[in-house]
Amino acid sequence: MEGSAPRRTRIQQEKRELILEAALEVFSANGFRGSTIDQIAEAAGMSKPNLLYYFRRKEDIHETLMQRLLDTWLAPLRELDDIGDPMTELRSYIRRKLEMARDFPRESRLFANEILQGAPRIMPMLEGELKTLVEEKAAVIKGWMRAGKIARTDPWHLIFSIWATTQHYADFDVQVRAVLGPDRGGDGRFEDAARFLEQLFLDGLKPKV
Amino acid sequence: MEGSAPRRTRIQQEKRELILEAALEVFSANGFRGSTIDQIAEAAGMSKPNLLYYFRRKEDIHETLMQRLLDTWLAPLRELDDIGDPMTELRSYIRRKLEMARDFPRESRLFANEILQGAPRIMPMLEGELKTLVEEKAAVIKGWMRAGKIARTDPWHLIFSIWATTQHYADFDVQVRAVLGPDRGGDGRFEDAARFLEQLFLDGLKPKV
DNA sequence: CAAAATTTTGACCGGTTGGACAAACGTTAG
DNA sequence: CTAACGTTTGTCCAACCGGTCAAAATTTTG
Repeated sequence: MEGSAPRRTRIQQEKRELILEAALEVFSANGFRGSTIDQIAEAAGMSKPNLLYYFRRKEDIHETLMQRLLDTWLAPLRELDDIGDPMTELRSYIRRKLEMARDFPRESRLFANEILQGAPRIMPMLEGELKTLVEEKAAVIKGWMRAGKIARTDPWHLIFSIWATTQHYADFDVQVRAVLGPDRGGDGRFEDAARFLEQLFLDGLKPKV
Repeated sequence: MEGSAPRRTRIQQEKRELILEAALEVFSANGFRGSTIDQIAEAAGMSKPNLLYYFRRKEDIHETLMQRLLDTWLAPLRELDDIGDPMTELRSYIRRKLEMARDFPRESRLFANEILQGAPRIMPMLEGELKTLVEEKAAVIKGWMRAGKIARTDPWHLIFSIWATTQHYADFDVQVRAVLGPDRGGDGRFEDAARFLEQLFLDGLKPKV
């Protein structure tokens, strides 16, 4: 009975949340090796030994954070459904992904950091759960192509391109803002991006005749 | 006289190259803070004090690497020219960027690491040189739009989308290969990507009537 | 060859980091 | 109140890390 989930007091639940929030901030900005327990502890407003009372090892924090992330991270793709107009479905998938880049940039950067370092801690998940999910959705997209609802292309690379273009606004945010400058790079940049991406994925760049 | 470029012996030139090559390997895989001088020294086949004879500080290696990177990194965009057919120009820019992701993935990851950490060491260059270059090219693209050669959109976000989609194949390579699997993820994946991106940027996804 | 200059090495140092631990402190239930 | 349990803190440690230094080994030059 009650095998996996350890019983927790009220304080433990609260403090663990506090630590995870602080760790997300620190890890996403400095990477795993670039972050110290002291930094996380300070950001969480407690001493290092106190933090280590709630998470025995630095890796445990990162692992917990990563597990939580993955669920919410794939939610938009999971929602991509066969019901409804294909073009509308894709458009709203892009919009959802872009909203995640806007609202959860730290999560995006945490994920990017992990992949950049070769995904040492989540490789099984990529080859298992993620691969399966993408295969499933690629099949749906192929169906749309066969039905003549969208142009024929490679569904896998289509998904990659949506990931790349949307996550770019979280992962490369510093560069985006630097290049756009103070005026163009304000809060409106996400709406500009949404408009551009919609047009790109719909009509491409060829001029209308 | 002879102000900036220090005179170097044959051995110094060779060994410095060796170190930079090793450092590119290590830094791009682990980030700056995640890499140790010992790792780089071992990868370069020498002892740590010996390495420090050629580069006095760890940061010097990273800085030298970064300076070299930036020149080659922006070369494809610099080549984007007003002469020739606009659609062809864009297509070959995309192709060149994708070839760089294929042939220089470590350079791409080094850059991505730097931006992810908030670009602490190259911020001035982003706000200066890069911003100016992009503004210049955005003006060229705007000209094409005014002339009706390509569809009207935001030139800045167009450039971002090209960067994002192409660099994705270097920075997220592990994920790409994991999702595509052994068969689809072989050497042919870059040609598949090239075909897909060409179609995306030309025609988008709307079905042809 | 021999002196001068360059390159390589081993030993060492101070600061940081992840983590252990016992003692002190606070809370809660009988 | 008090015993039991949960929480917090100060102290400490061993490993690691960036970097120094003097001496030894090697290469270059006259």
